[in-house]
Amino acid sequence: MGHSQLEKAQSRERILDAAATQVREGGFDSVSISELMRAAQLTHGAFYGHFPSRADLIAAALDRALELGEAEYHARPTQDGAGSVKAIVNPYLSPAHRDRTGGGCAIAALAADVARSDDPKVRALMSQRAEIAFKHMSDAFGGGLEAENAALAAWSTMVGALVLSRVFRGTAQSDAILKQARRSILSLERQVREGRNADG
Amino acid sequence: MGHSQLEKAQSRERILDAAATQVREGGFDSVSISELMRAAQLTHGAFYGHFPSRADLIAAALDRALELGEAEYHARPTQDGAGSVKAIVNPYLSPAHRDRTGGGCAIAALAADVARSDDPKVRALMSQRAEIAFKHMSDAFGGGLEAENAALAAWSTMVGALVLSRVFRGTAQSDAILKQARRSILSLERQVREGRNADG
DNA sequence: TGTACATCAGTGAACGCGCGTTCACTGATGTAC
DNA sequence: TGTACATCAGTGAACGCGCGTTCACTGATGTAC
Repeated sequence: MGHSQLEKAQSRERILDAAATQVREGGFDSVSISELMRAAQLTHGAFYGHFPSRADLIAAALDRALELGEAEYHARPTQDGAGSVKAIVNPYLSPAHRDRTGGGCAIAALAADVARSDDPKVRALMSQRAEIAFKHMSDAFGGGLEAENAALAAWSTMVGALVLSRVFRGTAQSDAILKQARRSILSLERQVREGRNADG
Repeated sequence: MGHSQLEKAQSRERILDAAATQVREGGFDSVSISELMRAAQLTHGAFYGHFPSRADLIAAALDRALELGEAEYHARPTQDGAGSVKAIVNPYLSPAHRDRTGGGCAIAALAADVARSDDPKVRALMSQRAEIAFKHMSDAFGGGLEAENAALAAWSTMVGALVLSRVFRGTAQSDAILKQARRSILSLERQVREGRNADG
């Protein structure tokens, strides 16, 4: 075994990435240090060379999962912002995303787990990332107070639809939930745009 | 200890009600048989006189939780259906409901747990109860295809908003999420009504 | 009414198991000379 | 270039603990006569 700082950092990355996937697939309670270390091609004893405790790992894994989900699903920047609500909502509320819980948005996958967590660090991590996600959506809605308001409703719809579609996974209702949620958010966008035009 | 069938049935009810609360507050994994039996004023050994296994208890507790949540939050029947979307949505998306996870809607509290469960019975239980909830909402929207579609979107918004508001619990953003979700659903109702008037 | 027996909900000790965590040790690599 | 030593990421046995589950037993109640 080498002992370069690089190799140790790479081990830590493998642990974190495995944990970020596991946590989204099965929730916080599903993470077992033995299984995790096996997934990272290490033995369980090495864990404490990388993290002080399971609770610290969970917080770090949540942060990594939120980061990965954000990069893939929360923002679709365009030059002028036109059409960008659709550009965020369509991939987010897609069967592909529904079927990729472990690689998908951590807000949808873990909001209930975080809501019931008594670790304030965990709650703060998701709150902060969610605020950034709300901001992306608010920008896609064109900015301003009504865009901020619409972003909160749109995010509620996105999270609820993804979770419900996973409950109904394998049935026609699952696709219908995604479709109607998309439609509802695009209709909300139309209203925000019309409201802005009426005002300006 | 008496051994009347009534007393045994009452014990079972105490176990189930305690489990229905615990499951909504902490998720499936949070249920410990020892703690549960203590809450039901019994010792842990008596558990297997009431349920064949922990998995069976979980399914029964989910069903009970869904039933209790439905009675309290899913339907607000009125004579003519007028205003009943508001009558469902306002209590559902209230700070009181947000702060009562253990006594609230089990769909919102447990959708993520059910989505990741590999017990087909658990998935079927929530799917069936959710369909009933969708039907209540569809009726409140006035019935018909567009009402059914709107009900799916409204339920997505309701579940997502409740879960997100619990993540932000204790902050102003938490109330704002509930408020904007309510507003969005009532706006959706307006559109469904206008669409119907345009058609008829 | 009083005694003997049957029933059975509940008790509590015990089980094997997997968990998170600790720690003495290994052995490959880097450094000193 | 070759040898001796220091470093330290990773190994794997061991720990105490709480879990779900089992089971021989208790003791209050109901029934028979």
